[in-house]
Amino acid sequence: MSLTHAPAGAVRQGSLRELNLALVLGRIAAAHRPPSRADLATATGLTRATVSAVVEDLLAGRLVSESDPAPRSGAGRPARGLVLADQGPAGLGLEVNVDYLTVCVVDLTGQVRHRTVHRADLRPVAPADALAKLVEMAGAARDDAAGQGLTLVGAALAVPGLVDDTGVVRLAPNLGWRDVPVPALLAEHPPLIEQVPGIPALVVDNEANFAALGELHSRPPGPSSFLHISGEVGIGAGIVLDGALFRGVRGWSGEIGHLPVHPEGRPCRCGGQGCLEQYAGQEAIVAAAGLAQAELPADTATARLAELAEAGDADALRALHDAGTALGVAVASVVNLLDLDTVVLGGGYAALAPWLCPPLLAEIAGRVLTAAWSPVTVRPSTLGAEAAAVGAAGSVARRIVAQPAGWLARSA
Amino acid sequence: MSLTHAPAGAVRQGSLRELNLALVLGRIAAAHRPPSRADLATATGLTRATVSAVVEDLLAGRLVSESDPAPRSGAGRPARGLVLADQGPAGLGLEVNVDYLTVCVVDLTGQVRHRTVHRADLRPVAPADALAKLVEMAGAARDDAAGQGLTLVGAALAVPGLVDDTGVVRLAPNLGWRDVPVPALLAEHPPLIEQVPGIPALVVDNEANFAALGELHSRPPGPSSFLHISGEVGIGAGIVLDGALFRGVRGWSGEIGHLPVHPEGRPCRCGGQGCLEQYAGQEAIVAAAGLAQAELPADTATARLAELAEAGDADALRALHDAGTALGVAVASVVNLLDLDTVVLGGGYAALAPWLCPPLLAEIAGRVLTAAWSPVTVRPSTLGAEAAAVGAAGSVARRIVAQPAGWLARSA
DNA sequence: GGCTATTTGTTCAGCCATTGAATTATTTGC
DNA sequence: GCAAATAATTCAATGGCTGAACAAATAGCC
Repeated sequence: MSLTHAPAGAVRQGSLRELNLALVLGRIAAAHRPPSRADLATATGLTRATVSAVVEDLLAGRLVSESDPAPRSGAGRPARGLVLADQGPAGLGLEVNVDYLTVCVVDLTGQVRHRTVHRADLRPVAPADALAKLVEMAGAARDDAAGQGLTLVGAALAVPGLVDDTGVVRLAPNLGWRDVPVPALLAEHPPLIEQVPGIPALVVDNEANFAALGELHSRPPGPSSFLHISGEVGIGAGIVLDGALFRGVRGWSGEIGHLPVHPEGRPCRCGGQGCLEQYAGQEAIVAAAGLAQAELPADTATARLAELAEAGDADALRALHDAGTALGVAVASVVNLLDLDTVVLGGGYAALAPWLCPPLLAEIAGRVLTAAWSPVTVRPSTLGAEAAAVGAAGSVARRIVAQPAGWLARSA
Repeated sequence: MSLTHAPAGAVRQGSLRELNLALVLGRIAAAHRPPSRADLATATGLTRATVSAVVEDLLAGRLVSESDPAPRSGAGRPARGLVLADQGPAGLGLEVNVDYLTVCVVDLTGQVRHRTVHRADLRPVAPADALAKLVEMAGAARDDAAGQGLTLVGAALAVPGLVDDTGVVRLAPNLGWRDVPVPALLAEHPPLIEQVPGIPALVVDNEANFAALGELHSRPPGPSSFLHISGEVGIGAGIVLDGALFRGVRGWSGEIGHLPVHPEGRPCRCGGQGCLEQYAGQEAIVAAAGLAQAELPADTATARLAELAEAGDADALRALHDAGTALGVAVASVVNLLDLDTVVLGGGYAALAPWLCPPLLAEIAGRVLTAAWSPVTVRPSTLGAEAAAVGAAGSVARRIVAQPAGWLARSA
């Protein structure tokens, strides 16, 4: 029932071409097999003549290329398949997290063309120094990408915290950051990307949001509306509705970790009581499993839990069951509210999914009003640990696909 | 950060005019004072020449008219102000609820031009008979509207229950409806509206959704993202994001009444435990206030509660405080999840807002992570009891404003 | 009271992108 | 080797926007 939203501004003569460029390129990106110009014409409703003209622009701008193995169909002149170019514009993804820095490059097709991970405890490091290290890594990534024929057109930085709409990190509790003006700090370094009209040079956002975007664009394509839960020290969620990330009025949506699951329960450091994080957060699970709150690095804690559960350790199994139940109460709220039919467990939860899912599904079945008509699917994320960085880089690449006119104007 | 969404389909030559018609008409609708053609040109970015041509089409189609008191500005040729026409297309709103039937007509400007309410206990009435009565009322409404120069171009029916995307009422528990094929039943009656390309003849949806739409389009215009809670026997919510209703994957979003606020609490008729409805539903409040579960009609129960609270009755005050607290836990979940900054209390809650708000706000302050940076506003709805019918009729009228091309093609 | 500055709204030639039909290109099947 | 079939391009026609010039109507000023 969604109304076809018109573009916000005026529709001038040239917008027509812009919109059709985006339409055709989007179809090429979404297709399962390389479509021909004729396929695109029937799919979009445009004339073959128009599609040819549009495709010519896209080819000239190196956004698409003709696939070598022409898709055979039967009699007639063979079609020339069109695919997204694996050379040309690409996105730079950056991530600062508690115990690592990541940089990666993703091309238009969504492939990861470069990745670097630097493991270190970032908590004692000053934000400016962490970002300087990240810029150093990004420089190497840019050079590597250039060698592969890729041009970086935008950067996206994922952080584990709240980011306002100017890119300032207001609060990243587990990192110890507060009011860090990331764009200003990065502006002191020489630019690594080529500015393209319509593509922001830098986007800063929550890691959970970018991880959800990564999931959205992963192959094979999944549903266009889902909830992606990142279980780390904190618990964040990315909400994808109709193929777009929902960021909320101020960009602070998805704070699922502070949904009250036991309103009179344990106090939370957020000031509330009985927040989900106190029952299904990494620290809570580790403590409930009887593991000493030893200096267990964050990234090995989940691995250790999975090991114990695999071995049948009763404490670990009970801890995971209780966490799954708490998670189920929160997820039931979300599903009742938003009527989503897919929940993706990401971050540390991905590896623990076999033990979290059964209690989680039980809660959903008992608490979701519409569960009888519309079953809810819960599955682990297909992406690895650095999903946020890949999602961030991918979001830049997708933006080129969604708005190719700016890039084409540049390269003309 | 929302990407400018391109129209879904192909952008042909004529789409350009369609889009600009919608753009200009939308500006006229959103303006505070009647804008001139020159105002529209600067606001939209179109040329004055284009705006003139577009406005000429709109005037010819009777969608706008020139306002008599020309807005004076200073030196120069006086501008001619443009306003939405109060004659021409209008929307028909219908509502079936537990104890009344309503029909109303809303014009392009959002004004209610006709309204009829028929009070009766609908629970023992067969769906087909209830709808027949509604059609009878709608016939009178159509005649009245025609006398005022209005043409009905679409109908929208609000029901207190779950509706699937074909318009079948899957479940309306308080009404006793189950799998009622409303479109098929209404198709047996002679058509009351004039079919217009692009405007659906009949839309069936949840009352909470339509009530939220009514709030969205009420004057003066409020925020474009908010949560609208309808507190009746059941508790429903309409979620408005960026000026559009969010309906969920299957259209079953907003079931806030079944958010678990005490996961191990009272059993609910939905099969779950500790649902909000068991603590803040009308029946729960009435019972907690010590009012005999006498045959108190639904629509007088809230009035009686407000009376008692006004008089300082301790039991009523405590009942409302507890309900507000439960509501606050649920709302805190929603706000943490969606980062909304406005909550509207509608339906029976509107009259009880003075007593519900304080505990509700206290819970939000304590449980919402971002409360410190972004205060959440809670206010009662400005619309009356039949908000859903008005919202339904208004949604039809808004659709004409959003897609004027269909109407213009007809009247040409 | 008449002149000028100012703003609104319209007219018109030019231009850009899409259209639709005709044309060319390239293969399969008989 | 020819007909049928499918893909892609060419080209005159068309619709709608642009930009600049022009007409209309008022306030302010001497």
